[in-house]
Amino acid sequence: MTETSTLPTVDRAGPRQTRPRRLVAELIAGRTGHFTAADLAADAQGRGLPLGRATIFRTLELLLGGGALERIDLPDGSHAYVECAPSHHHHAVCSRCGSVVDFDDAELAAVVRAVARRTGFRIDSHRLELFGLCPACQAGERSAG
Amino acid sequence: MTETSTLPTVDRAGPRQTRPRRLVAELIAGRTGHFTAADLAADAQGRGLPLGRATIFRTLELLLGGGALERIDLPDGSHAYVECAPSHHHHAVCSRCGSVVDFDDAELAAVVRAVARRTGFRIDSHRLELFGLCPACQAGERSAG
DNA sequence: GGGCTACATGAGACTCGGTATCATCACCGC
DNA sequence: GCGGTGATGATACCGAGTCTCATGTAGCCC
Repeated sequence: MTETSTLPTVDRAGPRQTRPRRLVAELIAGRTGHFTAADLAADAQGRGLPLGRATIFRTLELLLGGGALERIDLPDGSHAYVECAPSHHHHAVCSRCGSVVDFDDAELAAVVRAVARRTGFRIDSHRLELFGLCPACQAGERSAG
Repeated sequence: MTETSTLPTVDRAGPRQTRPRRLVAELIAGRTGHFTAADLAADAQGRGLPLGRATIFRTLELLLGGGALERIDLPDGSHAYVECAPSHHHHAVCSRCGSVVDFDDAELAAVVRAVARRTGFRIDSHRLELFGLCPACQAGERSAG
């Protein structure tokens, strides 16, 4: 390994503030509901922004790691990303417009405990996702027939 | 469309019983815990069985449709398949040995109702997956230190 | 049992989300 | 402003899954 004991400028700060990262953050802020990396790439191309695919994936990973973003699994098995608070919570996803709302899992904890007791499993993590129609899309459905 | 009103031999029965499909069923039966399509392909190749990749995917899809199999999303975002009963239920997945146990969602229904009330969403479907250690792997962890 | 036909197969090309590589660029602490 | 290090992006690559199409075969009818 031959490692020097005095690291010159390593570990001085968090991730760098770069133009591409700001662009990705802007694109995400300009979206509503969930989105994929491909969506962001298309947005960037549509707006003529110079943004590599790899950079988009890396920035998404960074945001995932920081908790500002979460990955959700849609019913069809594909992945999408949503902006959210860094605390532990779950998502309800509108299957029509893609909007997402967070909710906490106070009641869910009881379910998890019950399952753990019944199965003998030691539950370390869990994932709950709800799919349906948001209030706006329900209203649209009613008025549209 | 030019469709003939008398379909000659269509719709006479369910899916055919073929050798490749029996092979896939055998491979699945010979597994414990969750598995991927690639696992089955490797099994088949290892046992010198002639089985196309496309056929494996098609047979998995068939079994998914029939409810004999379910797809789960692992914490790392990858997909796997598990054998299970066709009734609605959820899975607890051992993150060490991959074994899976089913549990029903009697208590979960209350959680879903509460979220629907609070968010205004009309919840049509949901997914809950628990990850942790099965009893056997907990015992192994304790005895191994 | 034989023939027939629609369904199933499998090789391989393709798509798509995501990762690895690597030469070049630019942030930012000094 | 300099310098070093982390970031970028073009591109190749990977793995899961789908599509195509010529060929094979299950299984119904006789």
